[in-house]
Amino acid sequence: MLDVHDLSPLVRRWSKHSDLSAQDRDAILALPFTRKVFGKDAYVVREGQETTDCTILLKGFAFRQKLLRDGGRQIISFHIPSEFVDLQNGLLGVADHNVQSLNRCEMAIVPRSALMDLTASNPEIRLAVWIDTLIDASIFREWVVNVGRRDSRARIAHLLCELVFRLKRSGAGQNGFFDFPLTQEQLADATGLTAVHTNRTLQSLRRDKLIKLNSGMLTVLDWEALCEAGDFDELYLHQQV
Amino acid sequence: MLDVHDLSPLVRRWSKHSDLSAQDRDAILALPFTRKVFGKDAYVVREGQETTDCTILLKGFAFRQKLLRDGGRQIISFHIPSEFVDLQNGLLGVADHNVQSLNRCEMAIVPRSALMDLTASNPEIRLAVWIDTLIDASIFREWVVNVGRRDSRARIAHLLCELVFRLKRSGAGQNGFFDFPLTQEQLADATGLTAVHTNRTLQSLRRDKLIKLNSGMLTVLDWEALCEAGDFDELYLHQQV
DNA sequence: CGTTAATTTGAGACCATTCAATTTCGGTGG
DNA sequence: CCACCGAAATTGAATGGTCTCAAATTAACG
Repeated sequence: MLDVHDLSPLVRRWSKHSDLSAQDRDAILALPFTRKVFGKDAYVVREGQETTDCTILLKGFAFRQKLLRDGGRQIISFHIPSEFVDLQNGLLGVADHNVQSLNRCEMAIVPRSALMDLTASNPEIRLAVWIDTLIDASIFREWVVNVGRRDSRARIAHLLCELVFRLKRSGAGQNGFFDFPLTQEQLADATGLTAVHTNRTLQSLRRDKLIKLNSGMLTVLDWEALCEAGDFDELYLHQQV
Repeated sequence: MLDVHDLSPLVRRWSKHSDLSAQDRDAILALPFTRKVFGKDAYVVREGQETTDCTILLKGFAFRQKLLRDGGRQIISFHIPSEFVDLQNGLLGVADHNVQSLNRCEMAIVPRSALMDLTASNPEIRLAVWIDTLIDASIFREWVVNVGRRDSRARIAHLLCELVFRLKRSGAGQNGFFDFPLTQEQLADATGLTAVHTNRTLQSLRRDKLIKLNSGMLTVLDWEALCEAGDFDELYLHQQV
């Protein structure tokens, strides 16, 4: 696939939940940004760091995480192209979590001031940005539930449901067949399990013919059963059309 | 304590992270609202419900929660007076979680339209509201970490640290002595543990002289040790002065 | 002062972890 | 194109933290 060189993915995504005029779209595309390519596992932002930019993922996968004193790691969210991976940190001024690339990524780095100016003068865009941060928050809430109250099988299934749902919505994949570069260790760190147990849990989902997962490709064999297994209800993603 | 009849708690809180002028304050106090009293365990908003208002907690404690298909409950956040308990739901239009009172509560119910008008015309206030939702999100992220990667002792300790920190900051309590009406079952539902195990964990914290907790009152006996036990770092609360 | 809610205690079962070893996969260089 | 290498995935067995189920005790409240 070709590299991405403008902010059109962002426009496309916001157009789904907000009513942007042609001028709005042009204004977004006119945002100043620096394009930057990250290798695998590179740090985009570090916890504690003062931030002056907001980062948009144009291509590749990324994730947010926090490290514990004892060395443990908790992944807090995954991100797919067209998403702001660092709006929350950017707006608050001091990063409260780490943002890392998962594979080779292309990012657009927008100065916070430029984004703030745009949202100050344009209510429609302001609302779109705000809604983005609110949907982020809703996803975090669901993750608290996932990690707090579901058993390993439901946790993994739920996470897969969420990612597949978002990938589908962004136009990625076809016939339930997706690029899925997450390692089992990353799945484990996102669900609060160990890599070993994640492995066994995935095997059980495969055995029951809910999914196929290998070589970085995920196939959903039985979407309904997967949702059932994961106690998945898409409401929290606020993507109803 | 006397009942609260205006939005001054909100003004007081926002003034801590935002630079509000006298006009800004007056504009906030001029927001139209309905005052409503809730008994213990009353539902303020239900998941799935369409929302037209934003609710501010004036007095008492409240919490957000989600119910699982299997009957389990996960508490997602606790709220103390002056906080928006329902800004996220209110802005998104459809509630993705339940909001419940914990004890007798007084709430101010502000029509979403009034809040949106105010933020549309006043950039300073808009930023204050936005920052509020972003700090909420940061707290959710930390809860994912708490529930996902810490053992029972650290989970409980961390939750206590967060609540004490926020209570202190809002001016409640003195000498590490706080009104603390949460039941062990609620603590359990917030940490992803069972009530039984929460009980044993609290006993261990008491035995080690970190806290005293009974009759709805919490005393912090050793703040540093409690933070240590809970792996607590206040950064995520974004309250640095 | 009775009644219900909340806390506490005990014992056994189980889900997930830990630790270690093995196999497979993906990429690289000869 | 195959040999090699490190990363990722897989397997096994033993341990352990937390849960479950029940019963007993204590606190809260009208």
